[in-house]
Amino acid sequence: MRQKYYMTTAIAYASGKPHIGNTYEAILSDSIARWKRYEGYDVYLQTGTDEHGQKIEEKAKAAGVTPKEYVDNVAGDIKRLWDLVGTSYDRFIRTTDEDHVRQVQKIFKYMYDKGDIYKGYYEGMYCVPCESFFTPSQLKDGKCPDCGREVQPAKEEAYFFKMSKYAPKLIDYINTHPDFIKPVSRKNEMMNNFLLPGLQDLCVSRTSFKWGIPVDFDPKHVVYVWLDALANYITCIGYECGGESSALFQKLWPADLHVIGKDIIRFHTIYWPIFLMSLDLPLPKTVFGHPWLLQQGDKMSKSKGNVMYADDLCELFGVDAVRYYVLHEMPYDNDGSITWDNLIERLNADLANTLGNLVNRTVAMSNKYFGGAVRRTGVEEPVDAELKTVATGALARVQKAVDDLRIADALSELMNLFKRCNKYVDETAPWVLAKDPQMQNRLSEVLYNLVESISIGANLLAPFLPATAEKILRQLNVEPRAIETLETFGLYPQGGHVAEKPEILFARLDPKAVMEQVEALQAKQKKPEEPEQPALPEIKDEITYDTFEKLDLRLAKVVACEEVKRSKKLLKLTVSLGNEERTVVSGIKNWYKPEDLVGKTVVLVANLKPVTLCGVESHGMILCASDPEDKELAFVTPEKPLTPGWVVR
RNA sequence: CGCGGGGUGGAGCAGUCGGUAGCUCGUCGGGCUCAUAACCCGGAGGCCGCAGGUUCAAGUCCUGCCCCCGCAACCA
Repeated sequence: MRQKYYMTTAIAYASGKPHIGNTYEAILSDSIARWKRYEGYDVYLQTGTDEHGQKIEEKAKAAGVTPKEYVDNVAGDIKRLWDLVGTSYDRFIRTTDEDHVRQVQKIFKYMYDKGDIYKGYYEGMYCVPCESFFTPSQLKDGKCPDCGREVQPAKEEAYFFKMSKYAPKLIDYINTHPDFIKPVSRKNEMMNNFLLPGLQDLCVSRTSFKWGIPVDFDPKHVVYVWLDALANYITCIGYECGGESSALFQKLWPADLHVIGKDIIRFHTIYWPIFLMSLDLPLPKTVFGHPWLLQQGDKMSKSKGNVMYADDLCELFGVDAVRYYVLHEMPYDNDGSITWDNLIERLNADLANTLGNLVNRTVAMSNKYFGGAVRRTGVEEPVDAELKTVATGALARVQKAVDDLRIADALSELMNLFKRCNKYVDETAPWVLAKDPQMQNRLSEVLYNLVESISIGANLLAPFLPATAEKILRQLNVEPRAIETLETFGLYPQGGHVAEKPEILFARLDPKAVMEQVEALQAKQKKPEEPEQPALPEIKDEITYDTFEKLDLRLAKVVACEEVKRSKKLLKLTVSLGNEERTVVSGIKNWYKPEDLVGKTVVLVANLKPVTLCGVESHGMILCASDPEDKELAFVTPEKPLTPGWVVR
């Protein structure tokens, strides 16, 4: 029986259309899955969408639809993109799927009954109209960061998970299973930052919003989204909490590989294993936190109209080109980057020039010299040996790279093989052989070696660029080969015929022409987003003069100013109010240098309760005006020199 | 001294156990003509962030410092 291999992507959060960086994970996982299948594993690839949570509830409300309608739409988008790039998943789960919901409720109950989840109180500042809790640090001006209204200290009933109970066991597991967290650098991060300092119990229920899985025995609570989301890895394959799980589950669990983004490693290497321990289930073998694909220079943002989406990219370049780029440009533990220039350059250099042209010239020569017939004659030369070594050694090198989850290296290995083929063409100069009737057999052997090498390369390429591999094999007119035959040189059928006419695999891209298309695309993308941009905040609720009168605004002269060390935004100002001096901290480092401020007269909120920011006590607040995005900011100063201390009203 | 990542030819990156600093693109020159102006070969271009230290030997190990990027914390 074939050995099983269960792997998953993280499920995508269904709050909006995923950009190419998100789609990368699906492509990466798919490539690994296809490779493992090729190696002979019985692979099950799981992906899907995470559809609950406050953010989605809010987005749906803003869009004027129900949360379910909202996520149906987005999940459709995500699935479409995953399908487009060729993700060969076995199940696309949605956390709103009925079987998932039911199991999550059972799991919650099970943990509760076991005593791992207990009811407690979540303490914080509560905003009644918003029905939201905030920690003191989340507050804005001591008020609700959402609506700006007063908050009050409050306790909310909530369920907590006893993380600490399992922490020692987890630490031990991580230490004894070096493959559990990859890359290892992440392991240290988890240990040093979270596990060793001591785990806090985790709040695993919410009452502040409704869009989630209700706790069935206490329905005003919904299950914390992460407990909900993580459980998908077992619910999707038929885990039955407290009962008989499906045969599929028994076969597949524990997972062999979770492919996730580096930002959610904490959830997958701390909370998830602990939840599993609570359920008495074995832990996954490997959690791979892959880096991010970033767009350089400019951050991707909708308002700039420069977000790259998989569907646009595929339309411009083709699915395999996109797959190639993201797989190849992603280093193992550093973030990769994607830019239009790099994209075009990479595709031209590797796919069009090295690979496409190689296939093209080989097929063309076979036709030109032998009417397409490929025959091995045994007329060998020393120069053949190296080509054969590279071709037959490729499997082992690619295999090693994939085992190490270094997919970029695997592709580089394949490119090296194709480059070696191009070099071989040069070394053997078939067009010279063609002129010499004595050399016909040698020429035939040379072309055979090329066809065979390319054929080996194409088989190895298939998991990464399935459509391209298929096209190559079709041009060479051979069936895909079993993986174990790839270390044997000379299995291309004797006397086979290649296609009559070479087909262009990847056309060379003209940077100028592509950029024109890109600009058209960006213009299209930008348009509907336009109204979002200026959006001044609405005028706040009406207040009475009494309220206004409570403010004590004073003119203050800056007498000294310095940066607050260790802070990014803060300046520490010493201001004079005429009869007193005080220290005020202000978050304006981005706009002013300390020396610019000394001598200026500004407006100070003089009776604001002091707070400590980055270790410095601030007695008041300086009035500034800024645009909605805080790009520009300026002080409010008196129109002619006035005496510090005077009242502003 | 909050946590972490990083500074290597013009650009993007690799560099494991310390042992001649490599790859892709670009650039310059040459070769070739089967092929998608492609392919092959060669050259130029590096105080490997700075300063110390260990060593026969340091991009690599140790110490200090500078700069950049995430996250965290604060824009009272």
